[in-house]
Amino acid sequence: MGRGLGGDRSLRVTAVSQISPAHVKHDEPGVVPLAQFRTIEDVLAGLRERGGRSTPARRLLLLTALFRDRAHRTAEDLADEVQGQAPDVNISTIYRNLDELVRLGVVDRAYLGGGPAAYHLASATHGHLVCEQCGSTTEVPAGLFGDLAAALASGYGFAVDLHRFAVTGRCASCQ
Amino acid sequence: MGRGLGGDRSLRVTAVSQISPAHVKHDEPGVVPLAQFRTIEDVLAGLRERGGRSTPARRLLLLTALFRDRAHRTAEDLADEVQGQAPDVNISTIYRNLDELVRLGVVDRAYLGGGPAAYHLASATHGHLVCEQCGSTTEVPAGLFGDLAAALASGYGFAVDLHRFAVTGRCASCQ
DNA sequence: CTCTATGCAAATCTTTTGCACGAAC
DNA sequence: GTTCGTGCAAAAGATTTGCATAGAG
Repeated sequence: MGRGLGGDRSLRVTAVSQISPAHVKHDEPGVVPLAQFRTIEDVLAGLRERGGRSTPARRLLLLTALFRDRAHRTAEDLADEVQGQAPDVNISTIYRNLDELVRLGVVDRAYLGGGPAAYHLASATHGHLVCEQCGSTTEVPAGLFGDLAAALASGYGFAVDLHRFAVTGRCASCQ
Repeated sequence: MGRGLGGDRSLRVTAVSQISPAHVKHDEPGVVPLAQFRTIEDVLAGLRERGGRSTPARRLLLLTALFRDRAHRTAEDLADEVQGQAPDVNISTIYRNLDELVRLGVVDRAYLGGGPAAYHLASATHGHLVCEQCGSTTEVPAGLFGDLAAALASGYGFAVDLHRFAVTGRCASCQ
């Protein structure tokens, strides 16, 4: 869908990587014990068990882009990074691999509101706050969502998945 | 951006209107006292104060589509409804008006995760739960988010806007 | 050798925009 | 008579898909 060039959209997209370092630390022991994949070899092994194969594009995506840090990146960001080392890796390959990695639980995809999806290594330890004015994204510890998750679980049988959504609102500097 | 025809996407989109009636009621007195616009005339008056005008397309969008019920609809759904009465109202007009109404606080836009945005009358009284498996959407009272909102406000100076995001996870029937 | 992954190009869908014209105030 | 709203067509961005081929096991 053409999330066109809309002014605030571009803003928001750009801002996906503007994660305020202050709260990026993970102080809580995530509710969901994911992160069964600690190393790149783990991931590739997981792929192989599924009948998948270990290709240069995959190694690059994992090594260069995803495992480098915990930043949130769009598919395009990741493509740029990978293409820095292998110029002819196509973005469709990036998308296909990201889908697979999300399915495997290695990577989380978050829809931060209108813009492109943000991908990052699954770490099960934070939620996202997105400012609807300046577009900045802040990571906060998962523990903050514990009560809400419990309430939704008992009241509605709903199991919250912290990684796949963002809390929208207005950040401190924009109020 | 072409959120292509991806299988689960279509699912998700379709499901935007599958709101389980059970929890759609508003039992909590929303935190943010919006809903200053109760009638269509109120809205049109608000528009006029801003130097805006009252056009057939606007009246139809408000009357036929938005004010009919509190369901969540995509821009396309709304266009279809309006076009049922006025076949040549263009979807770009729908988008432009929705933008304006969102700006005015009459309508809320929620990004339910990858698919098209969902619009509904601002009522400041519920949050959204979206199942990542079946795509169903459930409305829950705003009160459930009170503690989280308070924590984010005091801890990060972040003012949560309940209407513009959805909590993702797995619904009762899909666990 | 078989089956998966990739590149490329094209399609898809959602949303935005430019422009000329018609309508509201 | 201005200024705003609209229709139409086209652009744009994000993501997906079909197909032929290269590459992993």
